[in-house]
Amino acid sequence: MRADARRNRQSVLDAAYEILATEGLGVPIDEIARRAGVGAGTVYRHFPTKESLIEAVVLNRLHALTDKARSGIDFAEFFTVMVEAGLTNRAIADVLAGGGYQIPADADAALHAAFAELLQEAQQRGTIRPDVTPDDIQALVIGCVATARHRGATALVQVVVAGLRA
Amino acid sequence: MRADARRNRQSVLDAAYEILATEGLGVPIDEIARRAGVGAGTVYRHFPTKESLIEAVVLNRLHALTDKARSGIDFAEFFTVMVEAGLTNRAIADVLAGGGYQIPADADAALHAAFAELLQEAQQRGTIRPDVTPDDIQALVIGCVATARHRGATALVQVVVAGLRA
DNA sequence: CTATAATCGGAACGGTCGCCCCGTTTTTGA
DNA sequence: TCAAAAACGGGGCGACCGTTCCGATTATAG
Repeated sequence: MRADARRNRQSVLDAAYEILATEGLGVPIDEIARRAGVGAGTVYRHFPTKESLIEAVVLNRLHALTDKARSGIDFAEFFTVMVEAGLTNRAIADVLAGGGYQIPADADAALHAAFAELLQEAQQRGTIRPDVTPDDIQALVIGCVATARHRGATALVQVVVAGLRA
Repeated sequence: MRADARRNRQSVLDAAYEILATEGLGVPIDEIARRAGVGAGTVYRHFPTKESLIEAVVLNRLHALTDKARSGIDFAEFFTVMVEAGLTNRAIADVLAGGGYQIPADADAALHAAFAELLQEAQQRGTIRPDVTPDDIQALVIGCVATARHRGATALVQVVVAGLRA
């Protein structure tokens, strides 16, 4: 791979990460290209479709979240970490909410499984009510991100966490 | 006003109400026109802009909700009514979430005020925690609609309502 | 019944966006 | 250095959508 190609590829990734985080998945490819200092054609040579670029940018964020879930963190803490991730990074919020683009099933499943493990642990310890399922939690995260976006802060997440206690 | 014009106007309103409720604000005007059995030009003669059509359709829904809030209903009950309104009617959910189109400030303010009254009442009676504001409630409604949409039901709203109790 | 004016429908316009094409530039290895 | 190969960039295509335009149609007053 030629040196300039590798350099441009990285520029596109950096620009895409930055803009997708602040603007969400709706941002035009041309804007990412402009920010990266390349033409739109260059973006499409490195990433054959907009979806593939989004995937490349979002995947390691999801992996980082999965790692965080496996780092001995508490369920309630990780819940707020997820909401903060969605609040900080609009692209994350959009993919969690299933907004148009799909993420590889395995990455989604890994995050889901890690989160489910934390939930089950907390339920066995008796700190979280036993009648909520992992899918419920995912839906609540999405809702909390929507809530937090409209208040510009995550303070209200504590209301939901309080409602989750046993 | 000519008879056919009045008839077409009503057809457009009916079709728009139906499609906007199921598809949300993103539906093209052409589709509403087709469903109403008229041309797109006819829609635009009666409603100069897409926003004005949406406004005409959504406004009386919001007024109905405001009336419901003033009908002696309980705060927690009305909270679930609002979420159900957003779940049943995508257009309502979209405007509540501020999705692109704006609603006249007075209708929004009336609903907001009625909801705030219910909240204050419940807080004085000691059933709802005193540290949440009316704006918090609106944000929580939006979040609950997002949650409910991803689970296809409003059962999880009870988690949030539980978290709201004093 | 007919003239007039209101109304109609759908083709057309302008703007946006994802994606492709291709003449031009740049890298690279011999 | 230089020629082949790789990469570049931006104009252009097709699709979608809100909105406008205008020739054809239809309701209604006299």
